Amino acid sequence: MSIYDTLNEKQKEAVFHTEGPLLILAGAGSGKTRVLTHRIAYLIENGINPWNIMAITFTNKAAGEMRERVNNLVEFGAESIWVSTFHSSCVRILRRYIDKIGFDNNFTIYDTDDQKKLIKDICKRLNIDTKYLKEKAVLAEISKAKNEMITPEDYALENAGDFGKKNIISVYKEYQEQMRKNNALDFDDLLVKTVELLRSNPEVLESYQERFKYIMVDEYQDTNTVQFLFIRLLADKYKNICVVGDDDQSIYKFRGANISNILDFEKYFENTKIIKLEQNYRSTKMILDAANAIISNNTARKEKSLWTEKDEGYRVIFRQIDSEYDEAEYVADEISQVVRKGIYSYNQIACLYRTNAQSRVLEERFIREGIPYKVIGGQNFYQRKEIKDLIAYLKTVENGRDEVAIKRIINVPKRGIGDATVDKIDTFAQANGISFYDALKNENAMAVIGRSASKIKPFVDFIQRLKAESEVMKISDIMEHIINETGYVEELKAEGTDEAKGRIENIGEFFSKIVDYEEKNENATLSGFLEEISLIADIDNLETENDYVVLMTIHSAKGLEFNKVFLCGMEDGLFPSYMSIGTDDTSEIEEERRLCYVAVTRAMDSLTITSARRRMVRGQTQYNAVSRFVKEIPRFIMDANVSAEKLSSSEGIIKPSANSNAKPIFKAKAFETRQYEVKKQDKLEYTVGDTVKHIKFGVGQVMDITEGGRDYEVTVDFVSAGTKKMFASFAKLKKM
DNA sequence: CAGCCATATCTTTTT
DNA sequence: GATATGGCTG
Repeated sequence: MSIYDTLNEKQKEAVFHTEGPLLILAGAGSGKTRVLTHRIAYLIENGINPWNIMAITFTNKAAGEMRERVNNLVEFGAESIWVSTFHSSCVRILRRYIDKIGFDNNFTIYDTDDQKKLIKDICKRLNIDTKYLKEKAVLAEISKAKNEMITPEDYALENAGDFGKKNIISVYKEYQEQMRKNNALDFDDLLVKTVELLRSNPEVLESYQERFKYIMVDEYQDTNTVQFLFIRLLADKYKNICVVGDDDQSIYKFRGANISNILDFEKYFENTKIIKLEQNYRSTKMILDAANAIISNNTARKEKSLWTEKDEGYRVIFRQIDSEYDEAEYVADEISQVVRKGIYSYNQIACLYRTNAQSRVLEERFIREGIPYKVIGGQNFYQRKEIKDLIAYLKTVENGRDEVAIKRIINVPKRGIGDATVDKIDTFAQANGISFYDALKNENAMAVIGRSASKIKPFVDFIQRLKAESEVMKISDIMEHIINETGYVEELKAEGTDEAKGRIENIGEFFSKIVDYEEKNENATLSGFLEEISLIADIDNLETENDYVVLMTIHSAKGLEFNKVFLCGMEDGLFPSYMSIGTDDTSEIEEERRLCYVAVTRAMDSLTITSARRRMVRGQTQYNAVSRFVKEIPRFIMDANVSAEKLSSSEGIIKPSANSNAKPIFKAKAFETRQYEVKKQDKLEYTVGDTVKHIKFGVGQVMDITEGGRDYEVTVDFVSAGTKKMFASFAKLKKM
């Protein structure tokens, strides 16, 4: 008996195919993590040095789990496998070699917030009105370019004729220059600079090619162009690259994920072996059927058919409820009930939704009913104001060139150094070609500033002192020093509000995280700590052994599974998002549908879908129709509180009263899906009284046929399954 | 320069 | 509804 006996034939094939390029098309719940871990174990068993194995996962959590699972399979060596995310891998490489391309190895990492601040500064300097050109839009454009490995120069050339992009061209150029000056990298840069480094330094590239003789990439469908270039460079020498993905679960196009990475894999890597994993081990038949029905509406996909040996299970429950508050109440009641009955424990249940904003109402209800829960995502702990302020101090100590960090804290807490002064220093620094921090130390600069110069001196002295201390002191001691000297917590205490109290608590938590880091790492460094917290994802903190219900977006739920899943807010306009409905571009709606597919396939044995007739969005009441995705689920595998007619037409929606100023955001036309025309057969091949055969329920007699909204509804009395009502187009009844 | 009030914009998803 | 920004005043 070997550890591989539990694998199915296809899985074994994937595990034993160790040499050369391998593409595993793994459907949802088909055991791809099992394949990856067993494959690693197999490699090690066959004499491959764990040191030579690299596995790239989507989150740090997945990386940790993979290491643990490999650890359970092999005797030793699991700890020396390189398992991490793309971003962490790149940071590790860059920390070592980035000086070769003109950065300091102690570079800092900018999050979106920092990026925005920098962009704003640049626009101000370039006299670009951010009213007309939003920072967010610029940022998105720059990110898009970087994901495609387009430099500012290339970008300028490509868009030379486009007047509308003139400003973006100059901001992008200036942005990159400023990042270099600040010795900072953003998330995209981590990838871009690594590829740049590997391309321009053959000896570095070769050392990594030799190191990573066997490479595995999980969630491959969500890689973007730079990420692909990165792994292609690494795999170029030995070509032992194994990627696992599912085009139906590609949900990160908005972040630059390039689906052609999976569709064209074979073109880049000659002699690619392709293995499809189509047996699902996770979900019941009903849930799988629902998922398959939904995803089959997409046109751009590789055809595959997931199947399961599991039981039929329960039908998918659908409830349309009046408002989001009632929805929350329903979900909370259901949870309380199943837990009370002992059917599930809290940690077997998840609530998934499209947007982070939806968590609030659920949370309020859960608190009322005493349901333990944890929200994943939304605002990250490290993005909170007070935490970012303290991090900015640490960043300033670590990398004096980080302008965004210094500007953030120069007047926090208030030191009498206002915007005007900052501007003057900025101008001086620009004119004299020195950094902002150096300008602060420059006497000539202080002469220009006049009055508030006296305020700057103590600040600079303070930072200098901290810098000196950082050479010898622990991070926690420095932090303590910062908090005491700035009076940050004192100030909050004086405020006395609940909000301030919350902030103080957060600071306390931040402090314990520092201590925690110091305890876990023997050679704890400030830069190491900063790096860790900048790459941490909220999902990494999910501890499955704790007994709480998890609330998160579907994006965050990728790769996870739960016994019972609540899919909330299934309304047209919310999910699919109104952003994807308005456009002619069907690829947007198809991405939403894939997202829905991901959501449904998270459920192992119970799935409940809810939608609200009325919902507050941005302070306005919206009246939305049931999500089109719900309508794509065959009626006979659904247990709905809404009739077929109402589901398939707009009848289920409350019309806003005449004196209400709230308007439905969609015109009636939006509900009348075109599928109505396409799907409804002109004529059925059977009629009342005929004997028909159904694929699941067997033989029966047609009792009744009624014209539903978009389809015929057929009532059949089955010999063994009893009387069932179903849609003709889904039922696929055959006349006997 | 800081504090206060009015307003605008936001929400799709994240490493 | 909540938060960030901008303008105004002391």
